[in-house]
Amino acid sequence: MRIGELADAVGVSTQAVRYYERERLMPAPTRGGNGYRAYDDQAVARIAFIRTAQSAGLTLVQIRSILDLRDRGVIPCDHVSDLIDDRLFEVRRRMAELAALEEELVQLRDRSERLDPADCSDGDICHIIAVQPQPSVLE
Amino acid sequence: MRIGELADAVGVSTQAVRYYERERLMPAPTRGGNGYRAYDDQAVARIAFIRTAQSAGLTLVQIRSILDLRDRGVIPCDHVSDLIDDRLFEVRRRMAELAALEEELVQLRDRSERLDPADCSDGDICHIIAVQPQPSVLE
DNA sequence: CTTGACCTTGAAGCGCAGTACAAGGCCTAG
DNA sequence: CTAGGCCTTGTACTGCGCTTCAAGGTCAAG
Repeated sequence: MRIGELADAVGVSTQAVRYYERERLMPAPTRGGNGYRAYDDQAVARIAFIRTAQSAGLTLVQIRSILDLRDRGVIPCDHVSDLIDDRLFEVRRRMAELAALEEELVQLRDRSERLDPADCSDGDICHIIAVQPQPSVLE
Repeated sequence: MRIGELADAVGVSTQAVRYYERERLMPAPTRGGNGYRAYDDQAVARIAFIRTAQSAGLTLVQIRSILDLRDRGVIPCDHVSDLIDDRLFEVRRRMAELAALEEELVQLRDRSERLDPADCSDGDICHIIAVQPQPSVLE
């Protein structure tokens, strides 16, 4: 299987496949006489795994750490569990941040409905967005 | 006021101030005889505004659009309202995405508790992360 | 024999909001 | 006179996951 066929089979670009190789998520493939990369079904499964892991929000670095274990013959399940837990923690932290931001935005919107633009002075720039005592450090 | 004093007053770095100038969020300041930038209290208010707007999740491009209106003598309140609405929409969309991702991760974690690592075959890479029929396109 | 679809490599660019570094000028205190 | 703490400019780098471009080689069909 050539790189284009592999890419089509998994639904990624050929550049992405080469990128995964550069980043050592994919092993250097065997080459045909013409220098073309040659892949087997394992490569399809491996890229499918990468994409699924990505859809769970894992980074390529984390995914590589899973693949590295597997390649060294270690069953990566425990490590994967840890990564999932980490990611879950991050996602929940992020959701809490966004919830706080949402509340702030709702308040700003309410404020914008209450305030009259005619009262908006030059020094304020815009009175809807008033300087907070403690600016929240989000995102 | 020199750039360092301005930066200290608002709690940003001098590089950030110069960056805002380059990005046209801050006007080119007057210069002292030595070439040093000289700022007044308006500059403090302006940077404070930028930071507050940032804490509401607005991008610098959006913030610049607000400042541009104000600088042209237009009261930017209506535009600010629109930006806040846009941002609120984006935040809510993102929260929904993250909620879906959280559910996916919880399922993966449950799965990892149910499955025995000993059953994890080489072809799978890891049986916790199984290829989905329709990989969700998140983040 | 040419066209076009595939493949190769390497380097650069994207978005975003800065940070970091280098090489130098200015100013004050000791 | 020198040390240090400011300031100036310009350039490059950060993270992340690619995409885009350039310049060329390979191969099958017509």
